[in-house]
Amino acid sequence: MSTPERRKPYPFDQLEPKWQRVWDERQTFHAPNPGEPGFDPAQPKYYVLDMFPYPSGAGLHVGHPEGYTATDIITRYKRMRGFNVLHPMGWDAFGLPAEQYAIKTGHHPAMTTAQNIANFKAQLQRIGFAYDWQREVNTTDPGYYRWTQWIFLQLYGAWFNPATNRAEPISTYTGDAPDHVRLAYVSEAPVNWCPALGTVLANEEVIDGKSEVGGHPVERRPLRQWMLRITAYAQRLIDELDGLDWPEGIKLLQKNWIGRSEGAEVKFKVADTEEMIPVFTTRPDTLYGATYMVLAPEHRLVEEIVTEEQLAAVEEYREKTARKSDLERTELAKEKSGVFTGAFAINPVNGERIPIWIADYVLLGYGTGAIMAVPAHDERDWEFARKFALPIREVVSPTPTLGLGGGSSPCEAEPLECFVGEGYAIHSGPLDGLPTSEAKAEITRRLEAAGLGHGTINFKLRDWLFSRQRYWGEPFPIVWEGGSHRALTADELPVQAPEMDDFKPTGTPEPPLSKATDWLRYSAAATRETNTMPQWAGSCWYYLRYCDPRNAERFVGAEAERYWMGSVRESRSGDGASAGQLSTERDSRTDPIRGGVDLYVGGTEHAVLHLLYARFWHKALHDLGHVSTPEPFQRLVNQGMILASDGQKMSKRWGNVVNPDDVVAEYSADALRCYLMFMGPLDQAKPWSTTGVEGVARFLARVWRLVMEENQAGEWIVSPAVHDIECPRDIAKVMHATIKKVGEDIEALSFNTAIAQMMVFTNALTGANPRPRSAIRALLNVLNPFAPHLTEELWEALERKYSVSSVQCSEGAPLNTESPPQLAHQPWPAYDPAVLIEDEIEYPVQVNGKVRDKIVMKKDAATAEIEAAALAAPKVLEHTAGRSVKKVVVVPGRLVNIVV
RNA sequence: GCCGGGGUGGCGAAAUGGCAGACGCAACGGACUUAAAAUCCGUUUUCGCGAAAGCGGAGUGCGGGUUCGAGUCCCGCCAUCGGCACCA
Repeated sequence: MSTPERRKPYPFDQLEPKWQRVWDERQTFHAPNPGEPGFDPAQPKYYVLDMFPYPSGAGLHVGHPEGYTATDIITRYKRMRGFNVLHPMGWDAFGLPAEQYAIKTGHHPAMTTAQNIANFKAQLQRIGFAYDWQREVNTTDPGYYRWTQWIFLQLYGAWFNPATNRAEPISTYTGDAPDHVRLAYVSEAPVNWCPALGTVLANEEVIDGKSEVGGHPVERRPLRQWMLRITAYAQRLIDELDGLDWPEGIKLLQKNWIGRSEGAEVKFKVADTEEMIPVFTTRPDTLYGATYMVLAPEHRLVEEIVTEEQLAAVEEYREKTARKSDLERTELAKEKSGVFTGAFAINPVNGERIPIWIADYVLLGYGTGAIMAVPAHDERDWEFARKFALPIREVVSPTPTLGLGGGSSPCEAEPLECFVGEGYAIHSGPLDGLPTSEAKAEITRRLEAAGLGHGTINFKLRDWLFSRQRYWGEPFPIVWEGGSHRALTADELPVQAPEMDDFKPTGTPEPPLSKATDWLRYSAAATRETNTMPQWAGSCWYYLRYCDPRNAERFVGAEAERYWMGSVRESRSGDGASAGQLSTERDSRTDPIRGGVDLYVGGTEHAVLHLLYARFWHKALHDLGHVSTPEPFQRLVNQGMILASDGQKMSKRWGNVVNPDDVVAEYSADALRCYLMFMGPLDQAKPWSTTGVEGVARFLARVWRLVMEENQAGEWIVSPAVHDIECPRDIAKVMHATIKKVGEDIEALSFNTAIAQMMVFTNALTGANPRPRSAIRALLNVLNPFAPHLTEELWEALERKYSVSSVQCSEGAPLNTESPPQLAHQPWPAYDPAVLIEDEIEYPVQVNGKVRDKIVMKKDAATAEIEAAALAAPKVLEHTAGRSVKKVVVVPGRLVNIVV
């Protein structure tokens, strides 16, 4: 379906490519590093980062440019404000889709990846983003991933010293098992194996028992895998969120994912043996109510304690559980299942024999893989106890009075419902009467004294499963010899994967690289590690590489890192008043600025994956002295999702995806940018509307026609209505108000209201004839970050006409000779607060909260004067007639409220 | 079940505790045009009375509260979207 070519309201199809060419040829948005030509050390830095895209075959969709436009506006604005702005873009190009597509088509992933990148880049450039393309990075480039491998070696060569609470070189470790403490280590634990994808996955990549990519079932099986010890940083990853300027919701998401819980480990002796089974509980105060114990089916002690009679049943249950995928295990979550082992444990506080069961509601991976069950005060234990008729003993009362008479005799009657809240201990010997928090502390003290337990903290966070059985990823810089692993040296990097024709998954956990027999052999005795790193590896540090992308000696040069990631405090007085003006609103924040990326914009979907992994790597690098700040991203903003016009998610399935290329072709890149920002608040989900784009396109066309008009020959010339005249007062007022508001709104990321204000200004100018050139210039200045092509073109046209020194410039003249200065290099305009002060103020006058009349008063009228005038207003008299005035509230500069 | 974000016209949305609905879309009316498109100028929360100017009432998911004054603050609900979900 071809829509008939619409007549363009202005020639954006020519001027947009023109300005994109100019920016590229003149490298307008290149940000030099310290020490490089053109670098100005007097200016403060500002680092604005986008989450770099995975260059898929489908190309850009409108969700991408939403966040990118926001950061682009900030970039252009901060430049006009005199900052050295770092605003880079790159490609997160390793990953499953590229490889799967390659397998399907038989083309090498490097080829399709290069094509996709070229396509993405062209699409981004058509929208006119002010990226410094000299800093482009690509995670699949050996010059890049060589340093990803290098960082891995730093992790491999480090351990987390609990005494100093930070990572240190493995050389400071004095124990005898260094391979058990490294930040990168090998583990044989059960992992998430996805047969359909032919790879293992991290916990974060498994959703409801299915792979995040493709939705294939995932099962547990034990495999030898590389792990990263992110759990060592669990506490710091929680604590150090505090100083970050992130949305509270995202912080909470991370905290919940890390899942800290305080409690105690309690040791139970297995009856008639010497075995001790430790359990973790957050409610040690309920120890007297433990009526049975449950082990995870995979728990190693099950085999040792199971009795002859129960052996068959236990074996059967364990096999059944092992066969179950995580998906099935979760689906059956409602119905509890389990088997008695025949063994008993001794409750350390009262010597009671309690039965030991196995059940799959207890997870091997959390705590000790064993629990004490307190059915009266835990929903899950309650359900289980009811199903298998196990005793239920109440030991916490919601009210203090009930507990006192109970003494320490066990309660005979079972409670009618499960109570999980806090209260007062009952039937709990020495704890009786204590409120829950004190009971916890008391029992923990007693257990510690008796050597039967201790207070402890558990985290839900697991170590990061870091290897994948794929071809299209970073190879590990590791070789194996005689069953043990060894790091390659830094000068052996990058380790590149061999060219292979057949890189299909083997269908077994054996990685595809194991088929490259020549490559595999490192030396006569040593062979290479054949796993590759997950896609997240490259994105864990790309923001650091941007600072110094061509450095061949280091992953990032020290000086570049200190400058761009440093903690130079940004001046917050950017409220639009010129520098000389008195600014009373200095930044009064007292919390320390910790440095890093000044603004990071991206989607919420990375709340617990990329953003957690990157923080972990950054902290490790910081501990080891490679980066200067403890956190990578000081300020984070999530853009909301762009929905289809029907309010649904955009998806190929529904055929409701909007392609930015189409919007650019039909309405212009500037219209796309402005519409994306005008739709609503940045962080909110909002539906796409084609008529909405048209409205914004109309606004831009109105701006065009403020400056340009068509002559008889059909050429666009500067409108004769534009004159070098003094601004009339009404125009001056809206001009200064616009400069103020747009500046403030950009700082606050309220782009929608900034655009609304510029529309107001434009509407005011549309009705004006003659039109003051100074007002037009101000409009172009403030609109430039939003609609850079249009404003550059109009600025140039005006400068050509009015600049005294300008030589006659013909159409075909080369761009870089005698061309007027670019708008992009103009400073942000100043506003004059004095113009905004009104001489007279119109006061609404309310009677009992309802507006009844208005009065106009001088701006410095005394309160008594205002009150008198308000009481004398005609409508007010009508509404107060026959009633006595009880009170008059005068809010100077605002309103008057009369209470009768 | 737990945690989080938002519920404001026909629609997207604005509103430091101070005139609810800025700005835009859609709709309607008018100007220009042979005509259409484009453009420009109006009207547009809703109900009642009025020919009209206007007058009066109601109104920010629901129910309470604080306040001279609440979309905004507090308490209790209701739907809705997103995240987590046997984590002991």
